[in-house]
Amino acid sequence: MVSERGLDVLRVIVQDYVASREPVGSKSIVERHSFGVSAATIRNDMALLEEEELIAAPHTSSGRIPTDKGYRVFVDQLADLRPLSAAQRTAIEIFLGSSADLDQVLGRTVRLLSQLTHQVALVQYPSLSRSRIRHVELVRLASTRVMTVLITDTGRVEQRLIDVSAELDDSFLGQLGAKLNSTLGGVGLVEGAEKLAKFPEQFPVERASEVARISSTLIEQVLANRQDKLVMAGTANLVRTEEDFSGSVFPVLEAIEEQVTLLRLFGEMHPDQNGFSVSIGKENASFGLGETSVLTTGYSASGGEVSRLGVIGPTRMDYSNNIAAVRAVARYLSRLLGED
Amino acid sequence: MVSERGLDVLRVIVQDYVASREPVGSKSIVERHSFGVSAATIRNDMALLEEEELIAAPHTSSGRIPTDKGYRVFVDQLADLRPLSAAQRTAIEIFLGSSADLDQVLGRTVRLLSQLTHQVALVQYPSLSRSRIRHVELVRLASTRVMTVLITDTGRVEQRLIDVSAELDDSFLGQLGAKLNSTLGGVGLVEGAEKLAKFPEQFPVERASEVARISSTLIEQVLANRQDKLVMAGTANLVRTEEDFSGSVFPVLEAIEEQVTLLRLFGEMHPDQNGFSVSIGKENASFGLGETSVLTTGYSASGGEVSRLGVIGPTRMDYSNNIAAVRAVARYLSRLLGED
DNA sequence: AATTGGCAGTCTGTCGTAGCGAGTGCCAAG
DNA sequence: CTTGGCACTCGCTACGACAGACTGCCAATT
Repeated sequence: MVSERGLDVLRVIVQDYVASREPVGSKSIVERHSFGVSAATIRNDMALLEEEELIAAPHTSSGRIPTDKGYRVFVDQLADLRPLSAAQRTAIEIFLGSSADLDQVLGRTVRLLSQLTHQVALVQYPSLSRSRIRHVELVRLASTRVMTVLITDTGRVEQRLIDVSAELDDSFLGQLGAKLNSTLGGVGLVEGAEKLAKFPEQFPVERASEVARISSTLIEQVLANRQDKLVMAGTANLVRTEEDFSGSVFPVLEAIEEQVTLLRLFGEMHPDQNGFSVSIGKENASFGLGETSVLTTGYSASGGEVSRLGVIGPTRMDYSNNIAAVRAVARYLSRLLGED
Repeated sequence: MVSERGLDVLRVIVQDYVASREPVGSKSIVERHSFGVSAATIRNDMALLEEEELIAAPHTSSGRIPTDKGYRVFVDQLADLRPLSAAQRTAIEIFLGSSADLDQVLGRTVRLLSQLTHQVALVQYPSLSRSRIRHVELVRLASTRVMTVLITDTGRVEQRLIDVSAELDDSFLGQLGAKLNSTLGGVGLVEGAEKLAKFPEQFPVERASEVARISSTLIEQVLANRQDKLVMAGTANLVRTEEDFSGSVFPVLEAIEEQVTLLRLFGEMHPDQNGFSVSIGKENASFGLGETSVLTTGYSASGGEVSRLGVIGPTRMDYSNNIAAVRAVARYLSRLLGED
């Protein structure tokens, strides 16, 4: 069994290795930390830790580095979540302070998070499942091309381009738009979709196909519970930490650029009771991200919808700081998007 | 003066160097290409090219590589713009074929472009300067938080969050919204801004401050000639071509992630009569991109507005292929966004 | 005047070897 | 349970030598 001191040793191994990127040996531990015992004693503890697969030696005779399992124990039991520094807090205030476009707010948020953590930051767009339809607009772009815009009371705006077979004149579109709005205004999304399905019946048969085309697009827009968009920032940080990856960073970056992958990853996270989740190393292997750790937490936009934000970086990262930053930014973003 | 054959030599040097990333020597030139002369003759030509600073030797006794100036001459005079392969053409059709959200169209476009060129691809959002106001919507998100949505007839949707000091009830917002729409519908952007400026006067004095807040936000939205957003894809390609950069790719990636930089860069391009522009190496030095080349061209969304798209990558890139791809994608996107 | 073959000189990249330093594992003693 | 000592293993670096590639120049040739 690993002793109390053994866990302390694990902690300093994680901390020192994260700081220096060098395997840490028994001697440097007793030098840098006051354990009050000799290097040989630490060596015995390290032997136990190695048996438990919490640390490993990259080469027969070198210092030890934490394994994925070691990081896991560190995160679950040993990391002291020191709060953010005053400077970091004011950075959050300043960066997210002023009001703006939703796109802008999320854009700033993700850049801020990447700067606070020096990792790749991700923010998922708020979902709109529980919101209500506010307004529908049909915009004719060309003779047979129409854009539909859907606005919900949670502030989500969704637009889509469609081609209609026949030409549509503005006056007909205007009528259709007015009718759509009177039918759908204030209606919930699911109910709205039902009403849309019956919509074409109300029109003369020669118009039915165009109306059907438009309403089916709107149904898509309404039902597409679009948590499927996310913004990213700080991919440069991945290059900075290149040495932490055994091969090239290339496949890692490729996986991260594939939004579908990330959304699946977000979906398969197992948040604790605070909505926070940490996924370490091989736990992400199926996503091609076996050498990275992912820290995410939920945030709530107005309406109580929960989306996620977080960071992704090499397993060798500063968990204490990054967890604190992710939490703080999520808290602030929730407040800003008016969860009230 | 550089002879005719000298320019041919320059061409094969560029081509071979781009293909192999290795300095190319006189011997390998006569081996791989049928010049009908001996290596010594090629050497004489190379000496001239070196005098003109079109090529340079990385080390005293190694083959030559093209200089920025050499690439410039190559692009301007020597590159044969072979059209895209059939496979590439069908890729464009398939990828951009189906109709969708503007965000989605641009997202796909940028990913497509990055796949065709194996470089970082950029697409600037269409501007809305010449368009007309289609619809304005005010959405109350919380008691004192309002979102304004502006829709133009070119299909651009712009949203913004604002805090108003006093509480606003829905009925008042509804009135205000109706009035805004009747005043602004169909009006051009500049004119719209003028009308908005006079708007607060029409309301009772106790409402004036909130109305002023809202209308000034709308003015911002209307006038912000927002070509200031762009999407990017394929940053992983930068890592793949890491060896082409003298130092780390890190600063390059950092510069590319800074959208402001790129927008300035786009702004300072000098397009030829076809709207195309190539900027090579040191020509971009002021943006921190002195080791990259930028290929861009304009594309037009409905309404004749011109925005830009292009790729950015190491100076050692396949100009012929990439120029063709950028052109083809721009042409296709213009068609798709209904420039008609 | 342009081209060619030959030759000396220069530089890079690689390979093998040796030596250094860090660190472990084990053991016997405290 | 802890400690100091000791032999052993490995990775890293420096060094030197060598092979390979290429240029630059010159004198001869067409």
